[in-house]
Amino acid sequence: MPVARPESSDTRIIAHIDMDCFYVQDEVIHIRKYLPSELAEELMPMFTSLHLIPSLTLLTRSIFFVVEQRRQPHLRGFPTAVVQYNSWKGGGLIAVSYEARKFGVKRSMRGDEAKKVCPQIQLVQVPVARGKADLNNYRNAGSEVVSILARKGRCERASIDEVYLDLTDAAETMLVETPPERLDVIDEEALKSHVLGLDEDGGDIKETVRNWLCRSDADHRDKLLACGALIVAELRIQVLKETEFTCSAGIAHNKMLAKLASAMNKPAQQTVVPFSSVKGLLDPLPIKKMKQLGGKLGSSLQSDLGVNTVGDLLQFSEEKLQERYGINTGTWLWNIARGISGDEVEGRLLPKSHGSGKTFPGPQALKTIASVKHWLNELCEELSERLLSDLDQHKRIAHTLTLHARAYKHSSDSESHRKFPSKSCPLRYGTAKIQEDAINLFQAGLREYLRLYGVKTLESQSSGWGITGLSISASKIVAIPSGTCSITKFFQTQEQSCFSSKQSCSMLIQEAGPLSCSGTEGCSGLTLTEPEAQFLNEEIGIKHSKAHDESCSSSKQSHSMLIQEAGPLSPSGTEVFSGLKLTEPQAEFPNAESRTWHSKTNLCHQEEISKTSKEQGTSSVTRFFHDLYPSSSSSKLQTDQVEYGTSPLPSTSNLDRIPDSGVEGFPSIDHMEIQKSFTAEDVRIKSSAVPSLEKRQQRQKISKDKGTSSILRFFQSCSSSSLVTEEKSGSTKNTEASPFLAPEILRLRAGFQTMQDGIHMLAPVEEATINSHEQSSGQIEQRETWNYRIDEIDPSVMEELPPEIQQEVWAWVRPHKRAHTAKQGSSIAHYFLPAKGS
DNA sequence: ACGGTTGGAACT
DNA sequence: TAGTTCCAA
Repeated sequence: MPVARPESSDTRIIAHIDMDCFYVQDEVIHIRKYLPSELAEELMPMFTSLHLIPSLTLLTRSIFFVVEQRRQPHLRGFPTAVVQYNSWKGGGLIAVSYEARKFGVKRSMRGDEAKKVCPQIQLVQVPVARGKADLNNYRNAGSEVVSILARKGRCERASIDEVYLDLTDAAETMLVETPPERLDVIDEEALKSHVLGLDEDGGDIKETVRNWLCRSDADHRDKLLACGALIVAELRIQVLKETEFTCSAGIAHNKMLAKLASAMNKPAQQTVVPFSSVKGLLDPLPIKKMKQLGGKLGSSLQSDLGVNTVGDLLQFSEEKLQERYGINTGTWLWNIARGISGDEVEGRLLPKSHGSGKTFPGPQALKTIASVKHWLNELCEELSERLLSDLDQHKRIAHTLTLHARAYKHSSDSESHRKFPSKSCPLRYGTAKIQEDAINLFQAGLREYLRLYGVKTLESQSSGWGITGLSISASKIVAIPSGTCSITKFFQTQEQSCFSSKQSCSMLIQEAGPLSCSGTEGCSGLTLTEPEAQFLNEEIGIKHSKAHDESCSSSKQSHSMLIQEAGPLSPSGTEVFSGLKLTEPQAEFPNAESRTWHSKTNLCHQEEISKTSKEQGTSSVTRFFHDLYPSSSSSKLQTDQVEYGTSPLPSTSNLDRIPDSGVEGFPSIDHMEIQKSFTAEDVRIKSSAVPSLEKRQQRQKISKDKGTSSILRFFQSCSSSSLVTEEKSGSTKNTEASPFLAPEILRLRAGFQTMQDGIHMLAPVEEATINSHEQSSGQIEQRETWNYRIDEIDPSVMEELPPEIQQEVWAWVRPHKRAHTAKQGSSIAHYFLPAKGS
């Protein structure tokens, strides 16, 4: 419950922007991608105005249909809805166009019911991938909008289709520089604003609104609101122009009021809440309409206190409310009843977590471990893909993996429903690892579930239980600190991987018990168990822990910094959010670099990535793998393996390998992780100096350019003993001269020595504290300051690396060249693609 | 025995 | 912290 700011003199200007019928609209946009551009140009306005949303499969028919519509304009306003999984009773509606709503079509109807109520309704299906709904279209569409809205002020992405803006600064600036009263023309869209409390029944509404907007004798707050309304109108037009989405907005003095207002006039309209109208708005408002009060709390207010409208709340003292609902909620209730809310606009354009889930209602409930594994693998695959995408585009790493499930258990006696415990563990990157961990989490949960229930079970066959819902999610996503470099991140990842493996291992060994199919497989990605490797890990662990703590403790700060500092760093502030703009050198740079570490990538990684690359042509990570393994093994292989319970990773536990692995621990590092780290880093570095381009232009460029990368050149020069100081295309405004590695390596070597002498290892900070191992704090401080880049490594450093690594690096120096093949879309997409070649 | 999928956050 | 619960779109 957000803490309310006590003062009621809130002069902030907050906007809430809500995209109209978002899913429906996005189908329109979706279609646009597959239309010849000229035709799209001509048809899209009609699509938009009609809310007509032909799905891909209906495309041809719909084009004809639309042409018909053009000849008979009176047919416009076609009712439409989006459904998912239409096989059963026509699928569930998740979005309904405004036209269809007039027929009484409602969300959470089945497609068949909608047809009954409104026979002519057009039903469109949500895309399905991996047997589940795929919302990526909608996420991306939402991102498009956010990138536009974020131009005018602090922006918080509140959901897939909602945004809060803090326009206080923009409005104040405008009031000083170009107050509405001095404007010759007021934007038509702004004139269509609804201003609460303004009499709209009068003659010329627009004139009334114009007068209100331009009143020179207005309250200062109203003037600011007027500015906000103008800004928002402009933004909404911009959104429409650039994305063809319409949206509705509320402009008020706080989030709560703005949110309320945005819903008052839909679609494609905006509503202003002057301070003087707040009471009139709230008092008669049903309590359940308020955000946060739509659920149990609202019900409690109704049934326990007899509060049916917000106005009814006014009679209760703050103390009374606190006594009833606790100090926080009570205060909050007291405030919101008076229109007071200090809830701040957060300045966050990116989600804090990613999840992928599916329900298996009723008869579809999963009854075997094998089927659970299958679906978990699908879910994890999607999650992993999105995590890679996040890393690639935003340099963020998730740290926690959580599994949720819903289960039923029917047996002779009553209880048919029990809570399935959610389980979480540290997240390791790599699809196979996520899948492993997820399955282990599930089995730990299942064991607990059944144990608490008191059931003896057969191995993998259900004895009365069924899984009705599975979801896997990744959270604790933190941005990679910008000061760190690729090498650091490599070790960080190792540290993370190793650490998490240990943790999950111990946990799973303890808890998974007889149900565990894969046993200690959860550790199979664990590699740096060698003494020297461990030393490296722990060295880095110090830095890592520190960085982690910092970014955790000030996550808000770092977010806003990330966003706001993007200005100086990158020419367009929206870049941070809208995806990094890659330029030619970037496009191949990460690829080349990653080859170093990837030469021994195991099959499952190849498979995993090549699969992703089919769908994500714009990701540098996936592009790289696609380049490397254009004809790698089919995805079926891994799926089958997993389904039969065979891990794609070596089944031997790394714990077992410890004694005899020697330096060989090193080569089995997770190449995936390294590769990604580097890619993200490089993208960051390079992108910071690049002027923003149209996304489509970027993609074209990316696919074209295959030059020699700077890192590659560096290593080449290494091999010929000539040291190259790398110029970062002038973009890295990194001021501190980055030291070469030699000193660090010396320390590492010293570390090996020390370790071999049997002296205690340095442990990661938190552990060190707990265990109170002896350690030199001076040493720690030194190491914390490490900062270097992969391409600044002194060649002599190579000799310090374990032989296996050296071998890999040298092998990599000979670049694999691959014939360029343009990425092809699906056949249907290809068919509709403009023939204009580029 | 279901609206489904996703995300955020408070509380313990 | 991990896990649960609630809320919302």
